[in-house]
Amino acid sequence: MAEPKKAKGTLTIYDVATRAGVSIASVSRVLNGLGSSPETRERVLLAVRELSFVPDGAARALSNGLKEVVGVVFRRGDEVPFADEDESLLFIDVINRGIEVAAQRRGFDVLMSSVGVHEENLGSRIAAIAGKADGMILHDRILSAAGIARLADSVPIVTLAGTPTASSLNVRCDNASGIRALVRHLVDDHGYRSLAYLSGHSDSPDNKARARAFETEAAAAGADVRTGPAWQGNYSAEGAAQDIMSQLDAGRALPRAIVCANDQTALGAMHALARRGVKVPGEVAVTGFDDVPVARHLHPPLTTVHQPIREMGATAFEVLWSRISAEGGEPDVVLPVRLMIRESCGCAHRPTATTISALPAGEEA
Amino acid sequence: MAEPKKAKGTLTIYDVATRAGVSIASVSRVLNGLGSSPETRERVLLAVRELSFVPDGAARALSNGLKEVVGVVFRRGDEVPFADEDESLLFIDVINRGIEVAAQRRGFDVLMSSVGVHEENLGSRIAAIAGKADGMILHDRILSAAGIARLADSVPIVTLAGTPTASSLNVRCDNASGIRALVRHLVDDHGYRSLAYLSGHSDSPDNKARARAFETEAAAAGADVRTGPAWQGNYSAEGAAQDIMSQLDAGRALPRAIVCANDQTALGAMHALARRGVKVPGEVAVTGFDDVPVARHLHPPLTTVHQPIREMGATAFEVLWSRISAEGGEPDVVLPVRLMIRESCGCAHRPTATTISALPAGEEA
DNA sequence: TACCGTCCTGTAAGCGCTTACGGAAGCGCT
DNA sequence: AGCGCTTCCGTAAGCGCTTACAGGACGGTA
Repeated sequence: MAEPKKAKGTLTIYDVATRAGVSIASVSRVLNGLGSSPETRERVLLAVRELSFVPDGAARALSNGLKEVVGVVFRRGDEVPFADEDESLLFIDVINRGIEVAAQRRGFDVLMSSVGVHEENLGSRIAAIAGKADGMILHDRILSAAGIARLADSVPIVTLAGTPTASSLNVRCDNASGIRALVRHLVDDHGYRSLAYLSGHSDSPDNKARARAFETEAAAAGADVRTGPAWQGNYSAEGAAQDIMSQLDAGRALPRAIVCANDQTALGAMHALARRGVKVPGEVAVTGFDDVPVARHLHPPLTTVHQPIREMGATAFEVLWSRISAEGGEPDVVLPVRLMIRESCGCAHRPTATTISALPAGEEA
Repeated sequence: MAEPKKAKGTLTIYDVATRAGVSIASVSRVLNGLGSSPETRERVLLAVRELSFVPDGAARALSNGLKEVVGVVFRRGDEVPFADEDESLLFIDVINRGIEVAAQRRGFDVLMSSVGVHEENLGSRIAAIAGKADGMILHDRILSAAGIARLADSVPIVTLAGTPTASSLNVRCDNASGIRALVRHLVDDHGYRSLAYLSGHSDSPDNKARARAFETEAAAAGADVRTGPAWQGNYSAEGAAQDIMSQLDAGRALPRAIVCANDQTALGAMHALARRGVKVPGEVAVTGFDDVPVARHLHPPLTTVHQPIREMGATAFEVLWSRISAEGGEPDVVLPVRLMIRESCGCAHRPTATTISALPAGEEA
């Protein structure tokens, strides 16, 4: 009767050592590619293969102080359970994939965790993840500055599209340049005199930066700027559509051009305008921000600002990694954006891209 | 001069114990909600808060044999670097989100890892993940049966849309019922006499099951079935479009209805047909499988088989969890599907859904 | 032959936690 | 007062690895 090694017994390095007739230290050395004679090496590898041994990550991590895991936290779209899912997955997921690919290159794996908008015990959820990781990447609007500060003395933190703090790093794109180029194009090239910024979440740093740049630049260009609560959106197509609808219903005149906080917003705005028979860009021009893949397939194709989404994720990881491995890490990486002139601004069919800023990007994906 | 506790020193349970004036055992007990006097409890929690202590996951895992991490491996679309990304993200990501939500309910986190199509050292990559997790969920076409068997004696495994093995569990949807209902609808309700199945990857168990069910049911219904290499697709819109194009170019007559392996394929087929001026469903009916969100927005809206995508993910986790925590776990969970009759089959505008099978689903998301 | 340097190996300590075990303290009872 | 019971606590072992350290084998040199 072949007796099972140790019943439910998990295979350990001791089993491998016994089978190979060497000490556990030798097994460990072989597994980690440190010095060992070819002879020993062979015997260990054979034993590992025969037993199909997989070293325990927790024990490794405990022993050498590196889990090779990075936690990523992002917001789950609780608000919209099923609708629109096609699009809403996009932006965050592309970033996440960028993170993942970069992490793999360093032998790290990624602990993905989404949180609901009003999660009951956000703090402990995130702390639990932090305990399982060597560092964290936090998407937009996950934790307050205070929350970040608290977490930061447990693990290194990189925020995405946030603001760097004394204890955390940040990666974002060059919102100001993008908006400036856009406004200049609308005012200088097209001669539009009245503009509005249809905003995103008011607590989003990206949105704030875009709004500020918009106001500054539009004022500098001498354009008439429409503002007020009517232009408060929330990054969603839904919200934007409702905004536009209610303004139209109220009989208010629209500006000549609407600069939307992101592509989703632009999409919603264009839908609403189309539904009401307002011609885009003939009567009202509309622009986006992000350049998600669908942007170019809209009718008319959306003029927008291209963000290197995948690279943002990859860069976030690289920055975090350099902090983890060497206490280094650029505190505030700004990635360049590109104005994508298509047709929703009023331009004729003319596929082109203009590079606006070229600050040093952390790494290319 | 305020001396820093221990320089780079990570905070441990000892620091908390010292600060609270209790033993580490008491700290541990409080942290895990075991018996302790209110007095002790308060002091410990206070110390934890003051130090913003986060227990080390690796040490916990090592000590109590549970990492509370599940690994998920899926295929990255290397083939299509940027195109089409909007859609291709969809299916897998929805499943993953289902997994994640279910995992959170049990205090687990998810280690997400994508692999390239021809990854150099797939085995070791996956082994590394296995070492960091309590169990693994593998998407379609990740590992061979042998690979699964080898991995399975390290950690419990659940495959998605695969086949259960002696050592692994599986979650899939009821392909056969879905295809049967579809074929019956096309033949019985519409009276189509010639059908073809535009297949997916030939090594996908889902595809094989669908193909088999299609042939069986179509034969049983006495329909004329077109087969051959011309009908070999690969789940992508691209592939499907090319298939159709080349058949048309070769002057071959199309069947009255094309049953596509998935919605993507149907989408590609419909595009190609439209491009060639073939009317859908007037001349050729087209159906899909999956019911991704865009399906209902196609022109004409796509008749397809609805899979509970999110639930598949959630169920996969639940099955895995019951294996991890109790050696239980249903070996082959089959989730019910629903025929979604829309218009691409030839039906008039008539929004309706028919439940086909109602096998026990693991859990609702 | 004696000695030193190099290379490989095994022994054992320790990573930060959980938990079995036994002791101490408090209670109610005889 | 003495007993047993319960409740809480601290001590220490151990989870599966990595790695500092020291010992052994070997080869080359004086």
